[in-house]
Amino acid sequence: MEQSAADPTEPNGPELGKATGTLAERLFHELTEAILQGDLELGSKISEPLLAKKYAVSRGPLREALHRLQERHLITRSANQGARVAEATPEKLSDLFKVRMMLESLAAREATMNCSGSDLAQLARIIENHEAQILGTAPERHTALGSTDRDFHFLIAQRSENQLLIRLLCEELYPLLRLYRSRNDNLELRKRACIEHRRILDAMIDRDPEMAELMMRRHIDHARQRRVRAMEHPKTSD
Amino acid sequence: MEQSAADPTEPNGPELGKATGTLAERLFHELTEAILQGDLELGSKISEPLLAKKYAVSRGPLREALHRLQERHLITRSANQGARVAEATPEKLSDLFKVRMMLESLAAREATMNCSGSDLAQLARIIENHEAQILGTAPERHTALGSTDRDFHFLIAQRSENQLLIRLLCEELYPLLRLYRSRNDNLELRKRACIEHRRILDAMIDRDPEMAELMMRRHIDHARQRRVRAMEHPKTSD
DNA sequence: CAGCCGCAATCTGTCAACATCTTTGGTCAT
DNA sequence: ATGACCAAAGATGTTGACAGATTGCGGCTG
Repeated sequence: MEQSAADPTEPNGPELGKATGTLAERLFHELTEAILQGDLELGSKISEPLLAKKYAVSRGPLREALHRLQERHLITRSANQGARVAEATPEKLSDLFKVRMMLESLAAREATMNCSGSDLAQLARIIENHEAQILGTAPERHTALGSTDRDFHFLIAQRSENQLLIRLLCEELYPLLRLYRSRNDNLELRKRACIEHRRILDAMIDRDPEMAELMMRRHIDHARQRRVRAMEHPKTSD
Repeated sequence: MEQSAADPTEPNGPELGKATGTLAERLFHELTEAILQGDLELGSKISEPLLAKKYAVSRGPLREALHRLQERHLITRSANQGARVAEATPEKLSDLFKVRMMLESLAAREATMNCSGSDLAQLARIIENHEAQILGTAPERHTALGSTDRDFHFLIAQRSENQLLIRLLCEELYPLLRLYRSRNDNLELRKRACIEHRRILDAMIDRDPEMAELMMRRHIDHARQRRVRAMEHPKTSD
């Protein structure tokens, strides 16, 4: 059962015959992916004629897609001056994590009472997968880098059963986060994340919404501090 | 008719008519206003040719504006099936207030350390204005209906100094709230709101961020319960 | 040689026309 | 009379061309 939601995360269909939908819609998703993937340099100017040629479409649907990207804060537009790809700054990253902390706290609290037994079991599986991945014993093909971490938060957001919250998190904040993809491969920090995930899940298993909210809040606050510090003091540790 | 909450590019600049900018931009704001004002019936289908004629523009800019409205959750679009104005349900209202509660809690906490003395004084003035308005002794011209209540939350959001948070609250959530304009004229409840506003401000004056956050959280949670109940059991109490 | 002005190339914003899809209404067959 | 099928009408999606604005370059002037 694949994710039927309007999730722009298309791993990579062999030939995703997704020729369905409108051109503007497809462009919107492709451009989103292009920006988040880094194919479009952050802060660079966007030339409509160039992009239109690149994607072999006319400027009409392209402009419609750009207007949607504007509302998603992935590009900025000035009248008669064109569009620019959003930029990534430590301040924006900190702002993003603070907002995310509040929204995911809510999601954790709501999900605590909504999760079924099998949901909790799947969350446990995700954590175990993550742990195994850290130890290098995971089936490597199934673990797209950092995807397990994403799966955990993604599933909790879904189980909040708050449509607005789901859209804000899964369609706006999570994509924005990808602008700041980090060298988060530090083993120690990933272990820490697993421990914190486990604490969140324990609270959910106890059906303790307030504890789940608090644990999620602390978890993301820790992540914020680490990520912002890492961005301000880039360690070329690789 | 000044809506200072529309464009982030002009934080507090004097009103320079929306006649500037592109047609698509102007259409976006006019359609937003039309939906929130109730000029476009909720849930009704949107005909592009009709709207284009009504606003005396071609379908190009209109479609660009519609794509932005889609991202703001003010309309829904299906491929080849057109656009419909968003609908208002008690569930959506509850979801909206829960998200708002979390975000404004954050804003209150951040603003507590950012507010200057004059900011706090202005918040106090807003509350006093609100109180006077309830007692019917306010200068009536300055008090657009319910604007004082909005001013309070608006100023706190601004002082969070979190650009993402400001955009989410002032440009997305607050407009969405207007879809559910209520007969909130009940005197008792408005007094209650003033008391809760005062408590929030007191916490901010004490420079106690966590208390301010908690008070804001409770304030909005109370409002949610009242508003959802009012929507489910429409009392024609006026 | 530096700075300003103006022109041209290019881009953004807008429009009207074309193509494709959905819907609706009518006709025909059962 | 009812249901399916077909055709016409309208709406949405897309395109290419036109108009206004911005930018960059080159020449002129102090």
